[in-house]
Amino acid sequence: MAMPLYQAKAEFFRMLGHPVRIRVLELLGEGPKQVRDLLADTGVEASSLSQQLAVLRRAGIVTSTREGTAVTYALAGPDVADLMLAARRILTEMLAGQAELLDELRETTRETDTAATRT
Amino acid sequence: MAMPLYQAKAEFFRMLGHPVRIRVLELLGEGPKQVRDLLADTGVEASSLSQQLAVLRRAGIVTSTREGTAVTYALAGPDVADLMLAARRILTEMLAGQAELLDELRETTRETDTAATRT
DNA sequence: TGAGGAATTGAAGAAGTCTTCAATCAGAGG
DNA sequence: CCTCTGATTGAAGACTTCTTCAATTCCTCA
Repeated sequence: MAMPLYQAKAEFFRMLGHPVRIRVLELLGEGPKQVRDLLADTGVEASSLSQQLAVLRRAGIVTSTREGTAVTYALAGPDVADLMLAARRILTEMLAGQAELLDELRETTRETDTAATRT
Repeated sequence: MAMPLYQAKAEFFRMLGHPVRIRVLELLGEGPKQVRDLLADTGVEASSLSQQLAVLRRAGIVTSTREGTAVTYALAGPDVADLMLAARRILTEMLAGQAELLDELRETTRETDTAATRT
């Protein structure tokens, strides 16, 4: 097993690095959902969604249960919901921070417009 | 600009999804570091490290300043350090959770060893 | 000015990930 | 049993990302 922690982390983040997977995790944050609902809410093609759900399942971050012909997905644990919250908070902060940075940049570049192509 | 938030998030996580980048961010969490130090601490090849640093720079999550012949990198803001802390905490929790799951699984599978190839 | 070290860049091939299509599985109901 | 619907799987091709090598930039010091 002996895998360095930073590699586990990298894999974990890579696992999160897809729009559909993020959306699904956020939707599941509201509570368990059937595949039909995820399909409707995300608007992606069925097989494409299934592929991404499989990725999440393999990562052990969601669970699926079948009830008759319908399959319900849920977050595997409370940690995952925490993670999604943390991610949202941090991302929003960071994007806000970047917006400010952009503003600053735009102001300061006026004087150096001609001189600096390198930033 | 109008990019959906979940896509921004996905890109952000994808940006984090590489062992060397994670390591660098964690090292920079301790404070600014020169490239020479990052090279020594990570043990990767110079040009490979540079490539990953470039990714982090493009994402605006680290900054670089040149002092003579040496280049120093630092986290672009306190949010990033927060993120790394959150990530460590969550990841450790999740891995712990998975270890427990694994234990449970091992116990419960004893009875069903022969029957179940599917998990 | 030129030799030399530190860091970055560019580009090519290998390796991995996404999307899509057809095929398959699992249950419900005629 | 057959077929229909919901969901999943497998596989091929397009597309990204990684690694590595050579080339380049930027600075220092003689």
